[in-house]
Amino acid sequence: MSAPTLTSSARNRLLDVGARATPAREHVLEILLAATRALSHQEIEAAARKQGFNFDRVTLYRVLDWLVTQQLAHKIEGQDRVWRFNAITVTSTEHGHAHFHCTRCGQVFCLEQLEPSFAVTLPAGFRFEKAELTIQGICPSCATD
Amino acid sequence: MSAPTLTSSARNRLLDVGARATPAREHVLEILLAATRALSHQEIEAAARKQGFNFDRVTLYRVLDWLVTQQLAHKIEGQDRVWRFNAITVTSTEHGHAHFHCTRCGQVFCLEQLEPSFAVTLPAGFRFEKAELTIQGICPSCATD
DNA sequence: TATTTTATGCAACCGAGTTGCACGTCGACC
DNA sequence: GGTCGACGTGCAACTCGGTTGCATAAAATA
Ligand SMILES: [Mn+2]
Ligand SMILES: [Mn+2]
Ligand SMILES: [Zn+2]
Ligand SMILES: [Zn+2]
Repeated sequence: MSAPTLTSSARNRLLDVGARATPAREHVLEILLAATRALSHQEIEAAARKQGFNFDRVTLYRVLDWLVTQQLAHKIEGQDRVWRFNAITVTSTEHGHAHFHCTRCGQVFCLEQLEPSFAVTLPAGFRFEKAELTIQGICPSCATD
Repeated sequence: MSAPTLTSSARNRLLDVGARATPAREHVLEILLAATRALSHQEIEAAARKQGFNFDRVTLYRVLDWLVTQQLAHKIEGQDRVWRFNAITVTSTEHGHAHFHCTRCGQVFCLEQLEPSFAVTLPAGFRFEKAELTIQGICPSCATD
């Protein structure tokens, strides 16, 4: 049960966690691994349909939740009340959860490379668990229009 | 049309922006001003009902939106797909939008005092607009239980 | 007062996510 | 291989936060 590497396929990642590699799980994880940004439920559904794989909405929600509990994906909440998911790779496992939300097209990008260093001193009595930093702005493809 | 100060009443703030000071607006703004944290639609509705003032859900949504456009309140999105609002005071107008979300009771606190200084270098092509920093953890009242 | 503007109430709607339950499928065990 | 239990999937109905359209009420303006 070695840690999944960047090169391991969706199927191998699933087997690595000692779980059933069902078609739904494989397809979803593949889509997430291929994506360059965090994908919403709708985007994942569309991507799956485009490659001829179709399944129920609910199944997708359950697969995504399951991937999160297995630490194969992580889930972020956007400004638009929509959850987005991206696959966790060795380089992203411990990232500082900095995300970029394009205010024009709504796409969400994970900013894995930059470790967000923020200086926050909480008022007395507050116990820190984790921080989430979201940058809003215009994404490259929207900026060139 | 002077800038509203910390001591001005809800009514005065409304008149300051040259708007109708309707009962709904007054009550909602009063509730927001009295709160020590950001309030959800439900919390505001409950607070209003408790002081004998009742109105339609939709009216509340519209009043809150209006307060935001008038820069009398600001709106934040929590991890629970719920919007929360708090009154803008002179000290909070230009705050850096740092918020604390209690993972146990769900309450959201504005961390006005601390200017969240984060060093983020966006990848090429991304245009910065604003940053939002949310700290998750346990709030004082939950921590003592 | 009459006219126009703006706020409120009500009902129906929307979209993301959830729940319950029946059915299918897989793996384990005999 | 056949039987069983565990688990994954599909379907329908539901929840919940938030919106929209439209009729009515209440201010502002004249
Ligand atoms: Mn991420
Ligand atoms: Mn705030
Ligand atoms: Zn964009
Ligand atoms: Zn708490």
